[in-house]
Amino acid sequence: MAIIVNLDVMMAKRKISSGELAEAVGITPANLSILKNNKAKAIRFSTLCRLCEELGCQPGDILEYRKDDEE
Amino acid sequence: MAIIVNLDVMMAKRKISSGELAEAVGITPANLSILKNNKAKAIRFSTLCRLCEELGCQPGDILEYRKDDEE
DNA sequence: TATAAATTTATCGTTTTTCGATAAAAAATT
DNA sequence: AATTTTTTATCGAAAAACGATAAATTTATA
Repeated sequence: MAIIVNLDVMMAKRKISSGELAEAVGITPANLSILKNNKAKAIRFSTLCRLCEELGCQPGDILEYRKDDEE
Repeated sequence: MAIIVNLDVMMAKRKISSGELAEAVGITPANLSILKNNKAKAIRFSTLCRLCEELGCQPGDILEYRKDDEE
Protein backbone atom coordinates (compact mmCIF):
# COMPACT_ATOMS: atom_id res chain seq x y z
CA MET A 1 0.00 0.00 0.00
CA ALA A 2 1.07 3.53 -0.57
CA ILE A 3 0.08 7.14 -0.60
CA ILE A 4 -0.21 8.46 -4.14
CA VAL A 5 0.33 12.12 -4.88
CA ASN A 6 -2.03 13.14 -7.62
CA LEU A 7 -1.30 16.70 -8.52
CA ASP A 8 -1.78 16.29 -12.26
CA VAL A 9 -5.54 16.07 -12.11
CA MET A 10 -6.03 19.32 -10.24
CA MET A 11 -3.30 21.02 -12.24
CA ALA A 12 -5.10 20.10 -15.44
CA LYS A 13 -8.38 21.39 -14.06
CA ARG A 14 -6.80 24.69 -13.10
CA LYS A 15 -4.77 24.74 -16.28
CA ILE A 16 -1.59 25.51 -14.41
CA SER A 17 1.89 24.30 -15.31
CA SER A 18 4.47 22.85 -12.94
CA GLY A 19 6.56 25.97 -13.21
CA GLU A 20 3.64 28.23 -12.43
CA LEU A 21 2.48 26.12 -9.51
CA ALA A 22 5.96 25.93 -8.04
CA GLU A 23 6.26 29.69 -8.34
CA ALA A 24 2.84 30.30 -6.80
CA VAL A 25 3.36 27.85 -3.97
CA GLY A 26 6.85 29.07 -3.27
CA ILE A 27 8.89 25.95 -3.80
CA THR A 28 11.43 25.16 -6.47
CA PRO A 29 10.27 23.40 -9.65
CA ALA A 30 12.68 20.63 -8.75
CA ASN A 31 10.98 20.00 -5.42
CA LEU A 32 7.51 20.17 -6.90
CA SER A 33 8.57 17.58 -9.43
CA ILE A 34 9.69 15.24 -6.67
CA LEU A 35 6.31 15.62 -5.01
CA LYS A 36 4.39 15.31 -8.24
CA ASN A 37 6.13 12.12 -9.27
CA ASN A 38 5.78 10.30 -5.97
CA LYS A 39 9.38 10.54 -4.95
CA ALA A 40 8.62 12.31 -1.69
CA LYS A 41 8.31 10.32 1.52
CA ALA A 42 6.61 13.02 3.53
CA ILE A 43 5.09 16.43 3.21
CA ARG A 44 5.00 19.46 5.42
CA PHE A 45 1.53 20.71 6.17
CA SER A 46 2.69 24.18 5.20
CA THR A 47 3.44 22.93 1.69
CA LEU A 48 0.24 20.89 1.42
CA CYS A 49 -1.60 23.94 2.61
CA ARG A 50 -0.21 26.19 -0.07
CA LEU A 51 -0.88 23.59 -2.72
CA CYS A 52 -4.50 23.31 -1.65
CA GLU A 53 -4.82 27.04 -1.54
CA GLU A 54 -3.36 27.56 -4.98
CA LEU A 55 -5.29 24.72 -6.58
CA GLY A 56 -8.46 25.52 -4.69
CA CYS A 57 -8.87 21.99 -3.46
CA GLN A 58 -8.66 19.68 -0.48
CA PRO A 59 -5.86 17.31 0.55
CA GLY A 60 -8.11 14.49 -0.56
CA ASP A 61 -7.97 15.78 -4.10
CA ILE A 62 -4.20 15.43 -4.05
CA LEU A 63 -3.47 12.49 -1.79
CA GLU A 64 -4.78 9.00 -2.26
CA TYR A 65 -4.35 5.86 -0.25
CA ARG A 66 -4.02 2.88 -2.52
CA LYS A 67 -3.62 -0.79 -1.70
CA ASP A 68 -0.90 -2.57 -3.62
CA ASP A 69 -3.24 -4.74 -5.64
CA GLU A 70 -5.58 -1.93 -6.55
CA GLU A 71 -5.70 0.12 -9.73
CA MET B 1 -5.03 28.81 6.51
CA ALA B 2 -4.00 25.47 7.84
CA ILE B 3 -4.18 21.76 7.46
CA ILE B 4 -6.39 20.20 10.09
CA VAL B 5 -5.86 16.64 11.23
CA ASN B 6 -9.18 15.08 11.92
CA LEU B 7 -8.61 11.65 13.30
CA ASP B 8 -11.37 11.75 15.88
CA VAL B 9 -14.17 11.36 13.39
CA MET B 10 -12.83 8.19 11.83
CA MET B 11 -11.74 6.84 15.20
CA ALA B 12 -15.25 7.28 16.49
CA LYS B 13 -16.68 5.54 13.42
CA ARG B 14 -14.33 2.61 13.87
CA LYS B 15 -14.77 2.70 17.63
CA ILE B 16 -11.04 2.60 18.20
CA SER B 17 -9.16 4.29 21.00
CA SER B 18 -5.95 6.30 20.74
CA GLY B 19 -4.01 3.55 22.41
CA GLU B 20 -5.36 0.90 20.11
CA LEU B 21 -4.76 2.96 17.00
CA ALA B 22 -1.22 3.81 18.03
CA GLU B 23 -0.54 0.16 18.67
CA ALA B 24 -2.06 -0.93 15.35
CA VAL B 25 -0.30 1.75 13.35
CA GLY B 26 2.98 1.18 15.07
CA ILE B 27 3.66 4.55 16.62
CA THR B 28 3.78 5.57 20.25
CA PRO B 29 0.59 6.92 21.87
CA ALA B 30 2.53 10.13 22.51
CA ASN B 31 3.21 10.65 18.83
CA LEU B 32 -0.31 9.81 17.79
CA SER B 33 -1.53 12.38 20.27
CA ILE B 34 0.65 15.03 18.69
CA LEU B 35 -0.79 14.19 15.30
CA LYS B 36 -4.32 13.97 16.59
CA ASN B 37 -4.21 17.34 18.28
CA ASN B 38 -2.71 19.28 15.40
CA LYS B 39 0.71 19.70 16.90
CA ALA B 40 2.47 18.04 13.97
CA LYS B 41 3.91 20.12 11.18
CA ALA B 42 4.33 17.32 8.70
CA ILE B 43 3.55 13.68 8.19
CA ARG B 44 5.37 10.81 6.60
CA PHE B 45 3.43 9.05 3.90
CA SER B 46 4.29 5.79 5.58
CA THR B 47 2.45 6.93 8.70
CA LEU B 48 -0.49 8.38 6.79
CA CYS B 49 -0.65 5.13 4.88
CA ARG B 50 -0.87 3.00 8.00
CA LEU B 51 -3.49 5.29 9.47
CA CYS B 52 -5.62 5.01 6.34
CA GLU B 53 -5.17 1.29 6.28
CA GLU B 54 -6.13 0.83 9.90
CA LEU B 55 -9.08 3.20 9.77
CA GLY B 56 -10.18 2.00 6.35
CA CYS B 57 -10.31 5.48 4.93
CA GLN B 58 -8.66 7.96 2.61
CA PRO B 59 -6.28 10.83 3.43
CA GLY B 60 -9.15 13.17 2.70
CA ASP B 61 -11.05 11.71 5.64
CA ILE B 62 -8.20 12.67 7.93
CA LEU B 63 -6.72 15.83 6.47
CA GLU B 64 -8.60 19.02 5.79
CA TYR B 65 -7.53 22.30 4.33
CA ARG B 66 -9.20 25.16 6.11
CA LYS B 67 -8.99 28.87 5.53
CA ASP B 68 -8.43 30.97 8.62
CA ASP B 69 -11.84 32.57 8.61
CA GLU B 70 -13.74 29.38 7.98
CA GLU B 71 -15.50 27.14 10.49
C1' DT C 1 -14.57 10.29 45.83
C1' DA C 2 -10.46 7.72 45.50
C1' DT C 3 -8.06 4.90 42.34
C1' DA C 4 -6.79 3.31 38.03
C1' DA C 5 -6.39 3.83 33.23
C1' DA C 6 -5.91 6.50 29.23
C1' DT C 7 -4.43 10.50 27.02
C1' DT C 8 -1.75 14.53 26.55
C1' DT C 9 2.30 17.27 27.16
C1' DA C 10 7.12 17.76 27.46
C1' DT C 11 12.12 16.85 26.73
C1' DC C 12 16.10 14.65 24.62
C1' DG C 13 18.59 12.38 21.04
C1' DT C 14 18.68 10.18 16.63
C1' DT C 15 17.26 9.56 12.19
C1' DT C 16 14.77 10.86 8.39
C1' DT C 17 13.30 13.98 5.09
C1' DT C 18 12.17 18.37 3.26
C1' DC C 19 13.75 22.02 0.88
C1' DG C 20 16.86 25.47 -1.36
C1' DA C 21 20.45 25.91 -4.57
C1' DT C 22 22.35 24.29 -8.42
C1' DA C 23 23.47 21.77 -12.55
C1' DA C 24 22.68 18.40 -15.89
C1' DA C 25 19.67 15.34 -18.38
C1' DA C 26 15.44 14.41 -20.53
C1' DA C 27 11.11 15.61 -22.47
C1' DA C 28 7.96 18.60 -24.57
C1' DT C 29 6.95 22.61 -27.24
C1' DT C 30 7.47 25.86 -30.87
C1' DA D 1 16.66 22.55 -34.60
C1' DA D 2 16.26 25.61 -30.98
C1' DT D 3 13.95 26.80 -26.88
C1' DT D 4 11.35 26.00 -22.99
C1' DT D 5 9.75 23.07 -19.50
C1' DT D 6 10.20 19.32 -16.60
C1' DT D 7 12.72 15.80 -14.36
C1' DT D 8 16.66 13.86 -12.12
C1' DA D 9 20.58 14.22 -9.26
C1' DT D 10 23.74 15.93 -5.62
C1' DC D 11 25.01 18.63 -1.63
C1' DG D 12 24.24 20.83 2.62
C1' DA D 13 21.37 22.90 6.08
C1' DA D 14 17.23 23.26 8.54
C1' DA D 15 13.13 21.23 9.99
C1' DA D 16 10.58 17.72 11.79
C1' DA D 17 9.21 12.85 12.70
C1' DC D 18 9.64 9.53 15.79
C1' DG D 19 11.17 6.55 19.74
C1' DA D 20 11.91 6.50 24.51
C1' DT D 21 10.68 8.20 28.58
C1' DA D 22 8.51 10.63 32.34
C1' DA D 23 5.29 13.74 34.20
C1' DA D 24 0.97 16.01 34.04
C1' DT D 25 -3.64 15.98 32.93
C1' DT D 26 -7.91 14.11 31.82
C1' DT D 27 -11.23 10.49 31.78
C1' DA D 28 -13.26 6.37 33.36
C1' DT D 29 -14.43 3.29 36.95
C1' DA D 30 -14.90 0.85 41.31
